[in-house]
Amino acid sequence: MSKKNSEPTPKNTLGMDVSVDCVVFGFDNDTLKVLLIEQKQPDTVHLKTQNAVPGDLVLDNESLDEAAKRILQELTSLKGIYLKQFHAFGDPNRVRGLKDQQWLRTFRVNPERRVLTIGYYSLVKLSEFKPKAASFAGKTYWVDVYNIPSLAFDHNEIVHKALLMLRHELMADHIGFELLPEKFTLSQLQKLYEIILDKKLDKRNFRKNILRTETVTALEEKQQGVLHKPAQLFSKK
Amino acid sequence: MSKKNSEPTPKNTLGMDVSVDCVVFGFDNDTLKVLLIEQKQPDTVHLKTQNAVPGDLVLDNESLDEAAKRILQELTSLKGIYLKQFHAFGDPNRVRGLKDQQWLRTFRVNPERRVLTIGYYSLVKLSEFKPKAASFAGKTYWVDVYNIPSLAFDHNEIVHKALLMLRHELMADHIGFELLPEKFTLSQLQKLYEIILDKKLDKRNFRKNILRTETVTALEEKQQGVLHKPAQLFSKK
DNA sequence: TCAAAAGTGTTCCAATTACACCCATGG
DNA sequence: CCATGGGTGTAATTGGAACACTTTTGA
Repeated sequence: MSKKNSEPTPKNTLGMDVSVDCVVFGFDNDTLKVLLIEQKQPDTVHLKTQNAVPGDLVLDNESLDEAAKRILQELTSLKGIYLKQFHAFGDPNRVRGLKDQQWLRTFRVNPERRVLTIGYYSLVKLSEFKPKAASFAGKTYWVDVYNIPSLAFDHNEIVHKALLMLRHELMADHIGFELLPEKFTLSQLQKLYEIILDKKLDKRNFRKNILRTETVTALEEKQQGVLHKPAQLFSKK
Repeated sequence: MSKKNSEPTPKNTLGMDVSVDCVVFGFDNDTLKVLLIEQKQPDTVHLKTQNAVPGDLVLDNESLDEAAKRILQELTSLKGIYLKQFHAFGDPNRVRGLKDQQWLRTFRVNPERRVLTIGYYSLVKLSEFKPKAASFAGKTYWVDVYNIPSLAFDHNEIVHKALLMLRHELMADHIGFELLPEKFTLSQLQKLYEIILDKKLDKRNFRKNILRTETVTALEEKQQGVLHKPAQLFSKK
């Protein structure tokens, strides 16, 4: 717009790096968690470690969905995990912060190259999740989604937007059980909804609603070993 | 996944081209239209012309939203047009069709480079739309969204997904008036909804609903020069 | 006076909300 | 027998769906 045509328009002849970042949600019966990684460290020098959402460059011949699946499978051995693309983040300066420069210079073939990222979010059953060493990550850990530390790049914004999208989809498609074990009680499910939506729900109304949607089905089985009336167990239909 | 580590993982060291494609919707009181362009032609040889949705590579230092805005402004001089990012299309073979190879070899600095595109859709008031010559396009024209010819690349899929997203957002956010002139009647608005949603609506219920949402406001003005009872005019609130 | 679209209300049913007590179990 | 969470119903309100006739204008 502001360029005069004395200079040719700056076509992006260098290309861009394209990455996929996965906001992995997990639920521990009390808090909604997001999986963070420590950015991997060079073997030689020591960088100030930063936290980030797991992500990696998209490989040649790999679709975006495949890249997201790969990233998830490098972190755990789970299959069939819920994954959804939710937004592309393409600010030209999104990796230009001082805090991110050294890491890029260490790990990227072309550290000056612009990086576009496609955001996915993913729902995993925390009970079954066993972290694995991933090529792109150091240690991994879970943090409360309502208490996220300062992250690398624009990852705080990415997590925030993922949460908004998750709320939307929870209401529309009732995908909550993806975050719970195979067998769960309606109280667990309700608590999950309350924490994701960040508001209290009425027990009787919640049950009526969930049962009407027919996304879950009652098992012929009850909770065991609890110090109160054991609850009916449900699983996804 | 299937790679053994005898070969290094094929990192995308070439980078990708990143483009933005805009599905521009317009409404002519009868049909919902999509703006297509003829792919631009080289001055020398003559290619079989293909149709496509307007789009262009994202420039250096340009965000995705800015690129989408620029593409739209190169096609028309309208400002303040409704624009929304809706999906990233990243299949590694999305531009590998035979039909697209010659065009890429003619117009791209790196025709072999993988191209990722970010899909936007846009709502314009057809009444105010005056096409302009755009750097990336030959002729432009409008076609019925329910009768789209075969397009370049994966643009048929892009248009289809844009329509699904538009339907969603029309119901949720009542953005329909973005496709109508400043002043419109409720019958026009209803017809627009019917065509986008592809189903008939009840007149009385439609009016009750729209007025309850308070997204439109009645003007002190009526239709003129119609051969029936003139309708109340409305504008967006 | 006719044709054409504008405009308007009511009834019925389904969904949403608010609300409080008894029950089954383990310790 | 007590503490803990599990489990249940009803009434009031609100929103959605179905449905048909009268009005205003220009020709």
